[in-house]
Amino acid sequence: MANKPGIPKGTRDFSPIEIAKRNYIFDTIKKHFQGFGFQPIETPSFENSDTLMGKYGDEGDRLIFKILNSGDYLKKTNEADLAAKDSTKVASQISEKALRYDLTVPFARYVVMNQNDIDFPFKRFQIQPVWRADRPQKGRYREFFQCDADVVGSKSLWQEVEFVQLYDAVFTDLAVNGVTIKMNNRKILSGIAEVIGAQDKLIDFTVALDKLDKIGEDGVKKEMLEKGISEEAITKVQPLFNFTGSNKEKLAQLESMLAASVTGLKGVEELTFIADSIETLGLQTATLDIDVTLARGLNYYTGAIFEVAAPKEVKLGSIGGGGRYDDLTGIFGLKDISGVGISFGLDRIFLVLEELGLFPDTVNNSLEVLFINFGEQEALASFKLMQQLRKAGYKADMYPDSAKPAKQFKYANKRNVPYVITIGSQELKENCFTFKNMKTGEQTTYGFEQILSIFKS
RNA sequence: GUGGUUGUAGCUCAGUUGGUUAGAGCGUCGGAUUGUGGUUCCGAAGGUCGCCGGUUCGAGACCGGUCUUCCACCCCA
Repeated sequence: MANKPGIPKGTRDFSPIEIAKRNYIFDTIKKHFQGFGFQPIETPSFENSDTLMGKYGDEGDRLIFKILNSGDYLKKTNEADLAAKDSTKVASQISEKALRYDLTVPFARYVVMNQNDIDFPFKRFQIQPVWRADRPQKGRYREFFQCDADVVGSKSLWQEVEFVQLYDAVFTDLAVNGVTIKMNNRKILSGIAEVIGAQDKLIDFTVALDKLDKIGEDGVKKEMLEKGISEEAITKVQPLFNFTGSNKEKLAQLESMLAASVTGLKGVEELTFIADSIETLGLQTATLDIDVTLARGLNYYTGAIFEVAAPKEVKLGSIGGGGRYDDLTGIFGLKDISGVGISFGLDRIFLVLEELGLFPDTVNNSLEVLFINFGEQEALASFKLMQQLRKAGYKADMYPDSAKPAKQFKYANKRNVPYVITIGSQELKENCFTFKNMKTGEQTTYGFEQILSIFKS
C-alpha cells in the first residue's frame, strides 16, 4: 500500500463548509472595503528576493520562504562560500525568488512601478495568501490570508479616522460585538524615549512596553533594565504602568509628560484629532482606546498604530492591526509618499466567529432542494422541474441514482437540505410532486405548474 | 531559531509493572416484508499502534533519530 499522504507543516485543506464560512468573512470585509472607496489589486505569489529581503528585519529574513532556482543551480555558486557552509551567501546564489511574506511590501513595489498610472491618493485593498516559515501554533500558520486596505499619497489624518470607522463597520456587520480598537502613535513612543533619554533604545523600550499586559509591570521593568535602560529613566515613565482614565484624560497626561518633546507633542496632537473626531462621529459597536503600551513590531510605522483586540470572552488577542508609514515607497526609490493601512486577521476572526457561534445558518446552505430519484421516467420529470428552479437561481440537485429512498433522504439530511421533492410513479401519473420540509417534516402535494410559485413564498 | 509536548480504526480516546488473535464510543456500510431522513434495534467492515532503527526470547508500551501536533520564548496575523 502507498504511504499515507500528508500536507506540509502549517498548511491546511479547507472543506466546503470551511470555505463557505471563510467566504462569508471575505465577502463582508470586501463589501466594506469597496463601500469605503478602496479598489482591489493582486500581486504575484512570489517576488524577486531582493524586493523582500531586508524589509522585515533579520527575523523576517529568516521567515521568508526562498524558492530554489531552476536548472543546475549549484553550478553558479561560489566555491568558497559553499565550502564554508555560509548559508546566507549560498542562499542568495541559489535562490532569486521568494514567496510573498506580506501584502504591504509588494504593494509598495506595485505603487513605485505603476506610479505614472496611479491617481493619488490611491486607496487599494488586497486579499491574498502570504507565507511565513514560522513555527505554527493555534491561529498561526505558514500559509494564511491577509486582508489589507491601504491609502498612499495622503497625509490627512482623516484616513486614520476612516480606518477606525472601517474596523467598526466590518466587525459590526460580522456581529462581533465588543471589539476594542487600540491606538497609539509612534511619535508618542519616540517622545517618551526622548524625554527619558533613551532614544537609542527606542525599539528595545517599545518592545518591552508592549508586553505590559502579558508579563506585568515588574516583568517589563526587568526587561528594560536588561536592555540597558537606566533605573532613573524607568522611574520617569512610571505613570505609563498605571495608565487609566478616558481617552481625553490619557491624552492630557501624555501632553504634560511629553512637554519637552516636540515629536511627542505632535503625536499627542494627531491622536487627539482622531479621538475627538471619532467621538463626534460615533462608533456602532467598537470601542476606541488609547493604549500607550501598543507598539506592534513593524519598524516602519511612523505615525498612528492600530491594533484590534477580540472581545474579552475569547482569549485570542489581536485580530487586526495597522498603522502609518511615512516613507514606505522610499526603499524602492519613490520619496515622500505617505501611506496608512490596516489588516484583518482572517484566521483569527474565523476562530472568534466559531467560538461565539456567530456564523449565520445560511452559510451552510449549499443546496436548497433535492429531488428524490425513483427511476428513469420519474427522474426525467424531476429534471424538468429542476431546470426551472436552477434557471430561477435556486440551488437544486437530484440524487443521481435511484437508490433506496431512505438512503436518499439520509443524504439530504446530511447535506442540510431544507426541502426535498419526491416524484414517484404515483405523482408522475397525476402530474404532481410531493414537497417536503425537512425541518418540520410536513409534506404537501402540488401540481407541476406550481413549482416556482411555492418557492417564492 | 531555542525549550517542552503530542501521535493507537474516518473521529474522540482506552490499552494495567513490556507477554497469546489491540479495545470502546461515535461515524461508515448492510439489515429490521423493498415510497421517506434526523430516534431505536440487529449485524459487518475498518488498525504493519506516525515513520526508521535499537534493546529484548518477546515492544503499542523502553531507548535513539525523524516527521507531525500543540504550548512557551522569538516574532507576528
